[in-house]
Amino acid sequence: MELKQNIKVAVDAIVFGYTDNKLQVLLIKQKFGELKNQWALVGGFVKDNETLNEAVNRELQEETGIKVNYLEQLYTFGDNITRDPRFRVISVAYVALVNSSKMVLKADSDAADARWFSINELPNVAFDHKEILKKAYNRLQSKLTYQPIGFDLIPKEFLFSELENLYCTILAKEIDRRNFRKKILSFGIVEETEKFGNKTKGRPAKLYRFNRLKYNQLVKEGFLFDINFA
Amino acid sequence: MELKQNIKVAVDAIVFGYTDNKLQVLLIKQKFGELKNQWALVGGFVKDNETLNEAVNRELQEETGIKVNYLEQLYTFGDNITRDPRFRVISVAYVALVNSSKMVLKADSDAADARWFSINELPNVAFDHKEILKKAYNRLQSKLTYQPIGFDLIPKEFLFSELENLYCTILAKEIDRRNFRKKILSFGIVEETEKFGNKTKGRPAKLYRFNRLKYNQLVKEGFLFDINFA
DNA sequence: ACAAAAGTGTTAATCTTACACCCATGT
DNA sequence: ACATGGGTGTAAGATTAACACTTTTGT
Repeated sequence: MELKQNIKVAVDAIVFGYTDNKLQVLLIKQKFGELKNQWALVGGFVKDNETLNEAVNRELQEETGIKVNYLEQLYTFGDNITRDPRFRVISVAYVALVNSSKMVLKADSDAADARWFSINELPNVAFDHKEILKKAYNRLQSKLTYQPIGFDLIPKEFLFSELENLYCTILAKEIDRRNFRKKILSFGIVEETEKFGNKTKGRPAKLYRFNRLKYNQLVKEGFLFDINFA
Repeated sequence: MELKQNIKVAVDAIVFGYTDNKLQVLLIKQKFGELKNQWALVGGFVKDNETLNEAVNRELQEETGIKVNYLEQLYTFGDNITRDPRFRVISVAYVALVNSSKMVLKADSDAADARWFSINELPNVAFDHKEILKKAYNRLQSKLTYQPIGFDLIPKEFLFSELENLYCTILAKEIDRRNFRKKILSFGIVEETEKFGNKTKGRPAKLYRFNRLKYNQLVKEGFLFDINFA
């Protein structure tokens, strides 16, 4: 079979972080090409001999140098034939979660600049990246309720209030503090440590830890993580 | 930017049907090439000037002539570089649902043969299609519980017992008949018709209809479809 | 009259929601 | 002593789960 096909394959990553009680997205400023100086998602073309996964990880490494806690394929954008003005490109988009609190972004790299933007204060972005971002945010919101991915956005040891805030912020709703704690603890996958967070105000708060092993074990026994409040 | 990339983009469709209380999958027998006579998913290469969606619909038309009720992108398979022995291909897979009960498959077409297979009695399939089928089945199972897609697998007017059986079969569990009916009816999206099904045995059963308009309206008001039994 | 599938209600148990006061620390 | 955020329990309401007999038809 002779096959003349001229479609290029790219990957893009929507990298979410969580800092100062805000959901953040990592964008880079294009260094080259027609779209120079526009903000865009981390991404690039897939090499002939690398998997899609390898491609995203490579781009993440090259453009930002960050280490992600979670990576999941989101969707493949290929219904807008002219989404890239240069030639036909389909993009396989991935959602990545990182603990951004202490993350240092590489200053020098393939990208001219890399910055965190609050999800509510996004700049104009290149291509169809606005649409991709929207889809990614929706996915994050829904997945948060049935998979323990919130833990991938905060430090290994965290305050209950941080976790609670994360849920309130990302799901954009109020959650009763007592009910939230009760439910999370009832799962038995979050455990108290001996340490305390260094708050400046109020009663010192214990640090907690997500026990992923326990979670995986419970999942095998049929456990379903589910956080959903009115 | 010079871009030498030699990756081909294909689409594949996992077409589900439901007949005789069994979940079925449509496979075609390859007519050409190295993989001649192997069973495989409906699919093919994307043309330069068609969207991914158009590509799947075209392939469905060309290879089977069926009309689908539901089509949804599933996942893009591109982590196995040698999934196609000929050259590097990434495949964007779609799940399609059809009402197969009265469907006539085209005999002549691009495919040598097209047949329904029960999900539990699948033949060997080409490429990584076994993996794709598994993922599709998982998606179908989970989506069935939170989207009203079961209706896309049965006739417009159906018996409650058919719907119930569909859920039991696809989710592979027993569901209490009374509780099931109660819950579905409580949503107010399924309505009784005046007609009766033509059963040969037992008390005649009323036909019901899914009111999609009502459903869409309720969704706007925040309604969440959810069927989940112990 | 009997076989076969349709249709139907109630109760106990569980889960969810709503809600307010005391505690431990720093200033 | 006060301001700040942390920590905790209970009761009412809603939802889910379990369960069996009657109805309508064809044979």
